[in-house]
Amino acid sequence: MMAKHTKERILTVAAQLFEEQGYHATGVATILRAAGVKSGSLYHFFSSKEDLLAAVMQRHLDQLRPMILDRAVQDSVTEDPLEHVFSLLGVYRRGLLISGSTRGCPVGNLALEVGGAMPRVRKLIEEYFSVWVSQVRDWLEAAGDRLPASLDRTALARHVLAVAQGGLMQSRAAESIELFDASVGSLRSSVELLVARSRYEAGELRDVLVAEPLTSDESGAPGEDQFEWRAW
Amino acid sequence: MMAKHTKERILTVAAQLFEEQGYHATGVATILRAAGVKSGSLYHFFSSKEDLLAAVMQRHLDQLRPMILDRAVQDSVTEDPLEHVFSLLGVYRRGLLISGSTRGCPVGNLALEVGGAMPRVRKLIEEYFSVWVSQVRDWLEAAGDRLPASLDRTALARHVLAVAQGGLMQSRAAESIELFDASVGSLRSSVELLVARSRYEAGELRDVLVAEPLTSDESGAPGEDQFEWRAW
DNA sequence: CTTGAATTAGATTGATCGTTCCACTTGCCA
DNA sequence: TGGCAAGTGGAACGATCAATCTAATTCAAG
Repeated sequence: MMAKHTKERILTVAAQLFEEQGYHATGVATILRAAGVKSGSLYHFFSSKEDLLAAVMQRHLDQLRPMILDRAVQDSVTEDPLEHVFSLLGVYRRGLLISGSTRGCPVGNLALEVGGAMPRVRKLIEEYFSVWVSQVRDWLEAAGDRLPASLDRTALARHVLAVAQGGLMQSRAAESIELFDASVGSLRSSVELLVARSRYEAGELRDVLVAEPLTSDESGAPGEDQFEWRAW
Repeated sequence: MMAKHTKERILTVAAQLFEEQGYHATGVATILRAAGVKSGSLYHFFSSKEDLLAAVMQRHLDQLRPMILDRAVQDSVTEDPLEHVFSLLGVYRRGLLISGSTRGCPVGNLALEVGGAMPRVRKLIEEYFSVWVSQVRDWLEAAGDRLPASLDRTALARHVLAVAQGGLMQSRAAESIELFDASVGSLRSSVELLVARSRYEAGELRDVLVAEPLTSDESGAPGEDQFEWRAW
């Protein structure tokens, strides 16, 4: 009797190995050994290694909302949709921290590796990014007139994804989280400036210089790594 | 008699193949065939496939300044250092265009693929990004008080790199240049807003709403793709 | 020309690649 | 309990992998 269903165990192990080593660098034999499974089982559930990769990507897509997007909302200390955006980036930052800045976004990594080949996989990556961006856009739209009316919410959402992926890439290359923080920090400043400008437009703000932080973190005792993370 | 020195031809072909297919997906036999060379020659100049990759990365590093950074300055229609930043992004955009949105930054792609393995290669990637960011930071610093004094130039430079890499990744995943443009467009808006804020601080600007474009493109006839590229 | 090193040709290595095939066991429904 | 499909174990396949080796060739200096 197995701890988990074989298919599920193969998927979990393959996802982890693909993320750590990449797709081409991970041999089928390695997957079989790590999952404690013989090739007959693997090829019973998956027609090929590429098919396995597609299944892994589908899994990532299925888990995007419950494990990433919804979690970002839960992690937010306020219900400010703008904070949800940065809370989402915080989810990735946490993964970066616990892995020693070696783990990034598995989908982003594979996006660049498999590139044009394997159209089926590329479609899944495309949809993954699409869902990601749509959620961020919804949050931005939920911010209403706190952002300038003329602002293109979709473009900014794509911008946020770019900052996230690019920041993860830099931190992984230098094995330092500072680069991710710097990129995200600049993004936060930009958004804060947009909010200030919007308030200025509305006549609420006399002096545009006093761009206030998005979240009023008046609690004098910042929790664990919260301090470092906020210290932009 | 060979058209080019064997070593140089191997490097060129390998760089192209690594960029198109990735490192692990490119077999040595493929490189040999494409370069019209036998294995004896390759292993005379390079001790291993990994050594060849390191040489390719070194080449990218050597060509970063003359082929990318300096070229961005040449492409700029003005001497505004802030425009140089976006001209640099334009260099990558051009590569994206001529390849049908399949080619990005070769260094960025390999950065995510080889990841932690091959420390020698990782060091080169790290240095590549470091030089890149330093140049952008210098441009930002050259902008002087056109940017707010409190602005962290290094952080913003890293932010620019993140936007570039993340934008390239999205465009490659969706095989559409729109996503790159959206990310860069938001970046441009942010920088324009920073400039406006700086002018406001200096008392030059009465109304912060009239954030002017960075480049005064008063010519009514935008060149070829210049129009599309500027149409954010 | 001679000489010796630099370079190239090309067959060949053992290892590993992804995949197939078939015998076997297990679980489930009749 | 019989039967049949689902699932598993494990040997084996041809192809390709990166890398090695020696012999042949080219090249430059004396």
